Amino acid sequence: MTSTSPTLREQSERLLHRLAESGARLTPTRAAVLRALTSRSDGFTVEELCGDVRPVGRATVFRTVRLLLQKGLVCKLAMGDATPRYALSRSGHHHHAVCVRCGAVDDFRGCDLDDLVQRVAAAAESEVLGHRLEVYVVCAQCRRNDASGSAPSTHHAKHQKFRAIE
Amino acid sequence: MTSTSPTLREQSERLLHRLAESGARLTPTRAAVLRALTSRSDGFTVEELCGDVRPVGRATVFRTVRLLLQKGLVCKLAMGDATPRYALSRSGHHHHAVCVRCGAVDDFRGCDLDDLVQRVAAAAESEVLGHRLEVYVVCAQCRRNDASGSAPSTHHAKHQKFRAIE
DNA sequence: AACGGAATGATACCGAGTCTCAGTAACCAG
DNA sequence: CTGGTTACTGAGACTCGGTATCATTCCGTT
Ligand SMILES: [Mn+2]
Ligand SMILES: [Mn+2]
Ligand SMILES: [Zn+2]
Ligand SMILES: [Zn+2]
Repeated sequence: MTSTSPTLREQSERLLHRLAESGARLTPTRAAVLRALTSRSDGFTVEELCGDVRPVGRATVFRTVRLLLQKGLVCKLAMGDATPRYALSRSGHHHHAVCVRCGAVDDFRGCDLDDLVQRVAAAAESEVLGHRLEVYVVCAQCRRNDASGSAPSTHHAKHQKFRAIE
Repeated sequence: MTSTSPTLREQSERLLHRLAESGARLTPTRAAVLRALTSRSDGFTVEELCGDVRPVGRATVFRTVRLLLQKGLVCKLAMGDATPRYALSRSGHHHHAVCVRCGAVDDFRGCDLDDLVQRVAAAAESEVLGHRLEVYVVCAQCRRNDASGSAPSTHHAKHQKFRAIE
């Protein structure tokens, strides 16, 4: 009912605490980055984040994102050739569907992928260390925009914002 | 039986022709790059290629690889954070298992992945444009090297050449 | 309050990849 | 073979995402 969604604030608080628990210091700068982060939960580049937390130095934003990545609190999306994007990490092993128009990220899991991966590895007598699956899509929202033929509002993207597909 | 393996020469010839057919000009430089390419079929960075074809300019090597990529003659491997690697493309849709020790690339295909991908997309009402799956492994060869011990440098600290896994 | 290590930010730097532009060389008429 | 059109080449400047340096600040503990 209030202006800003309380869940966002809560979410960044939680992340902040998880950082603190893991030995990192609890600074205003990090709080700011985390707040910006959570309000952009749909996927973002570091450069975009920099814009959101303006007085904070670029290097620091990069460092913070790296830290969050190491702690497993954000996911990195390879995005083919385009600049990498990041998204808040739901916990556990999962994969991503990324909209190449607007950058929205959708997590998914619970796939038979591990079986497949193991079969492949067995065939080659190699040991699996990990795998990565990314699905490139046009999201429901962007499809609707396409269909209605009108100019997208806050939803940028004329056509194909990210060159995620080779 | 001559000195150089005939298959490699044949292979680069074939690629050269496929380029010509698609309207590209047939130049000594490209022939050189393709020869280097085929003798490195296990995966390579552009920089490595540059070393192999030394008098050829760096920009040209990049351009050539880009061209081959567009024509679908080579595959690009994202490799997480490490610099992207390329490999000769077997035709058709497939995925890659990459050894994080030596960079060897193993193609595979014929997976139920498309079903999975479609299911995911349907759930989100989005349209699938494509997907990418990469499996990171220690290949059979590298495992043997590990096992045969006599590790001169004593580290079981598994020395990972590529930071492909986050 | 004081200390020590961690965090910050300005800036220099790095490395992959692209662009520019002038010169060169395939290819295709004629 | 010859000449013209156009693609290709290469040196080098440039872009841009990301990191290293280092002096300064400041968190957290004692
Ligand atoms: Mn995620
Ligand atoms: Mn391939
Ligand atoms: Zn979208
Ligand atoms: Zn290997």
